Amino acid sequence: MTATQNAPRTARERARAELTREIKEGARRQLAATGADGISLRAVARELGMASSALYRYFPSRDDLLTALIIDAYDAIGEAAEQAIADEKPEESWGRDRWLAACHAIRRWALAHPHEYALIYGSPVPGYRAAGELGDDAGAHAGPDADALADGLAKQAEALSASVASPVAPEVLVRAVIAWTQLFGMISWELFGQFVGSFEPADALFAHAVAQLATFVGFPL
Amino acid sequence: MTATQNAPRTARERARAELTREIKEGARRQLAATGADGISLRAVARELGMASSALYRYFPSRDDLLTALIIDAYDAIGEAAEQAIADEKPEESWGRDRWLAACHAIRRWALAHPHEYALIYGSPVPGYRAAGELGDDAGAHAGPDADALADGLAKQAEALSASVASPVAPEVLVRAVIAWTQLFGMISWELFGQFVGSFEPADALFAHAVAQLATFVGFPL
DNA sequence: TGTACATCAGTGAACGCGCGTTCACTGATGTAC
DNA sequence: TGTACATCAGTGAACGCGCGTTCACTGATGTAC
Repeated sequence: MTATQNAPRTARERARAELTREIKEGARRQLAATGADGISLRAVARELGMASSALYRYFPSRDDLLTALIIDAYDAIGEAAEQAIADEKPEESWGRDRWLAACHAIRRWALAHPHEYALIYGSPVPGYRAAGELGDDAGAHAGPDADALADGLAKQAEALSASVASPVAPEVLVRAVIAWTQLFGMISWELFGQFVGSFEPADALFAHAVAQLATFVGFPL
Repeated sequence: MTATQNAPRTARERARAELTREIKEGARRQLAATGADGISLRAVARELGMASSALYRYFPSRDDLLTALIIDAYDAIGEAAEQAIADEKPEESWGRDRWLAACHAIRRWALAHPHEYALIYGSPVPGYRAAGELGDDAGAHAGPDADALADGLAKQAEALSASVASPVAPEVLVRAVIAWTQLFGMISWELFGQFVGSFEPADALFAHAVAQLATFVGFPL
C-alpha cells in the first residue's frame, strides 16, 4: 500500500485509470442531460465510441458506476468547502469569515454542478423507510422559552456531542445542525427552481440569509 | 359551468370519475414503490386489472398522468396547511400559533406522503436551466450590519411586495422568504435521509427550529 | 315506451425502442525464465 | 534480449425484458325521435 504501488506504472494501468475517468465523465454528462435515471451504460459507451460490454471491464454494473459518481460528488463538495476555509488566512480571519466562505463555496459548487448536487442532496432513489409511526407532535407548540432545549432534543444533542471528536455544548450543536439544514435547504430551494419569478438571481438573498445564520450559530459580527 | 354540470350525472360519468381516481391512486402506489421514474402505465393498468391501452381513455400520455399527480400533491399540501391554520381559532390564537401549526402540518403531510413531497420539492426532472453565469458573489461577505438589506435584495423584495395582494415591508418579506426556504429545507433534509444516525426522530429538533424561525419572522413569544 | 343511431370504454395484438447483462472470441500488453 | 505463457481490454452478437403508444375491434351506455 505504498504510494508507488498506488500510482499507475505500466501502460495498461495508465490507460485503465484514464478510461475509468472518461467513463465517469461521460456518465456525468449523461446525468446533466437526462438525470440520474437517464444514465445508461450503453449511452456512455456510445459517447466513448466503444462497445457497451467493454464498460464491464471497469464497473461491474450500472449501479456501481452510479455509486462512483455519488462518492466523487461528496468528495468534490467537501473539498470545495475545505478549500474555501483554507483560503481564509487563519491569522486574518474570524470564524465568521470562514463560515461565510464555506457557505458560499458550497452554494457555488452546487450551482456549477446542479445535477451532481441533486444526486447527493436531492430526493433519494426509492426504498424510503417510513421511519415508523410519525411519533407524537408533543413539544410542537412548546412553551415560550424558545431557546431552551426540550428533553428529548437535549439528549440527542448530548449523545451526538459525545460521539464527536471535540465535544461541544448541546445548545451550540443544535444551532449548528439547524444552520446546516437551513443552508442546504436554501441551496436546494434555489436549485430546484422554487425561486423562479421572485428572488432570482438569489445571490443577495443567500448572502443575507447566511449572514443571519452566522449570527444565529454564534459568530459575532 | 354550473355546479350540476360539474357533478357526474350519468352512470358513465360516474364510472369515469371513479376510474380516474383509481388510476391516480395506482400511480401513487407506484410512486411510493419505485419513485417517479418507475411509474409506468403498464404497471398501473396491471394493478387495476385492465389493458394498458385502456388508460389512454383517461390520460393522453404518461406525462399527463404525472402532471395530475403533481397538481394533486400541491393541492393536498396546501390544504393541509390551510386546514391547520383554520383549526387555530382566530379569537384564541396569535399569528405565532398559526405559523407553528402550519409548519407542523406541512411536515406531517410530508412525512406521511414522502414520495409525493419529493415529487414537488425534490430534485426536478432534467432540463435544468443553468440560470446563466453564476452572477458575481458581491455582497457575499457583506458588511457588519447583518439586517440591512443590500441594494439588489431590497429592490427584489419591493418588486415582489408590490405584486402581492396586501403589500408588506421588504424587510418582513425577506424574512418570510428565508423562513419559508428554511422550513422546507429542514423537511427535505429529514425526509431525504440526511438526519439518519444523528437527530432521528427529528420531531424535537424540528419543533425547536420552527420556534426559532417564528421569532425570526417577527412573531412575539 | 321502443327503436335506430352515435358515442364512448375497454380489449388484445402489435410496433419499435433502449436497456442491462452475458458470452465466446481476438488481439494486445505484461511477466517469468 | 528473446521466447512462452498468462493476463487483461475490447468486440460484437445475442438474450430477455418492460416500456409507451397505436390501431382496428367489440360491446355497452346514452340520446333523439
